[in-house]
Amino acid sequence: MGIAERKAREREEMRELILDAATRVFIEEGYDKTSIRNIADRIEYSPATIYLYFADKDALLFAIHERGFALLLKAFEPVRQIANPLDKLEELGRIYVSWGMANPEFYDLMFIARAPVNVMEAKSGWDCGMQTFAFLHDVCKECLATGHFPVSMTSIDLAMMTWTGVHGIVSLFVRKRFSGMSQQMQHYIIADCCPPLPIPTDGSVELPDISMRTYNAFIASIRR
Amino acid sequence: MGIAERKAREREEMRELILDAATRVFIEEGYDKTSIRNIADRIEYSPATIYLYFADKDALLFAIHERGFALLLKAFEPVRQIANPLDKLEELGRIYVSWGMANPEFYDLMFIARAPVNVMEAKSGWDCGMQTFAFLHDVCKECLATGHFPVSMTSIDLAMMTWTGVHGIVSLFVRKRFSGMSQQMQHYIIADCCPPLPIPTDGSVELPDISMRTYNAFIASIRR
DNA sequence: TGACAAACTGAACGCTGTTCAGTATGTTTG
DNA sequence: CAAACATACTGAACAGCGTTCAGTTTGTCA
Repeated sequence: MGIAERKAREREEMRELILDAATRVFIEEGYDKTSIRNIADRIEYSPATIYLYFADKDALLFAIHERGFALLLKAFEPVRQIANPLDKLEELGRIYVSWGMANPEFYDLMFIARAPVNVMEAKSGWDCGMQTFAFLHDVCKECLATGHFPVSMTSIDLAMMTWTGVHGIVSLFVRKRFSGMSQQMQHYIIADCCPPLPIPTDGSVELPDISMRTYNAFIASIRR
Repeated sequence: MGIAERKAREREEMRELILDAATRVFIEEGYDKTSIRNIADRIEYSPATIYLYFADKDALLFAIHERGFALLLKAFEPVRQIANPLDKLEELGRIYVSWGMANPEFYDLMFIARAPVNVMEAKSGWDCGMQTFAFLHDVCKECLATGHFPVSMTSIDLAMMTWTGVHGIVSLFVRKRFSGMSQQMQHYIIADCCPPLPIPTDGSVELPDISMRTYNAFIASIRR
């Protein structure tokens, strides 16, 4: 029955075609512009066709969000080469923050947006999220094994603390809670902060990125 | 000119009426159901009327989000009574997390949603956000004065680290990235975590809240 | 009393996600 | 080969959304 196989293959290709177009729209035009009609236009199909391959828009966004996790996990790979567990953890967090800030649309969908949650709850759980957490958790277990942390701390505690820490940094950045501040920061805060943030004498140079500075402080408090 | 004053007062009352209704809709029915038409129905006015008092929906949501900050700041008040700076910081963070989890809709609007950012960028900056940050920052300055932290750390660093830390906890909770996990946690993580989270022998009792557990670990690493 | 301003609304525009009857195409069966 | 069937696809519609605007009503002032 070669025909049935071809049909199945064509069906899968069509799904990929839609998903590719959807991902491109999502990355290039952002969440708001990612509409079924917009995606359908790109592939020159009717909007109704998309519903033959995805249950609804949430399912489509969930599929995009899974692609994001695949990319993030790939970005994590280099840390496997690091021997020292604490260095491993530090680098893992650094990659997480960098990746999130470099891929704000993906990050948003994966860890902030409401849309994928409906699918998570309905059917499949959150395999990709758990898999990523497991990566972090394994590193945390290695860290605990070094005896650097108090015995009362579990690997889950350390993993959760790290995840929430880096997520706090990225999510406030992605949802622009820093940009509103940085304009006013000098008047409200830095003016009476002693010592102030190191402001380069050459005004044209950017301040060291506040997100990475915060991450450094976070890691320092863990390693202390 | 008493008439002009009355008119101004009535105008302000109408604004409050709309804002009250909008806040109620937002809290009771959630973000998705908060539509101009829905709000207009509640106060028995035409949808168009709302646009005589608010520039657009974002401006309305921004006004609601300002109310949220007033509530949060009020919740912070008790920490003023605490003498020890580090205790102060710990309690401030605990209140932040508790408040956020108890008021997820408000928290979402204040620190996650995209809507208020457009208004922030357009006109007013983010006064309420900065004021709240200043509260935290003042506590952090007191903490640094105790000499408990390395001299390389500024009060901004500590404040940012604390804010991003607690925000990470609340925002992952609010956007349901824990609930998807907790179902699977036992299979993927806890099963091979040694020692596991303390699971009460009485199955009916909830696990100690993972968010607060994470916050405790966070604070412990700061105080260490 | 007439002129003016302010408050308010119904209806519309263009957008959204989603559904469904209807068509067209390709495969299978008698 | 022709008829029956399954699959793929679409146009049109529905109900909802934020927003605008001409037009009406109401209240104030000269």
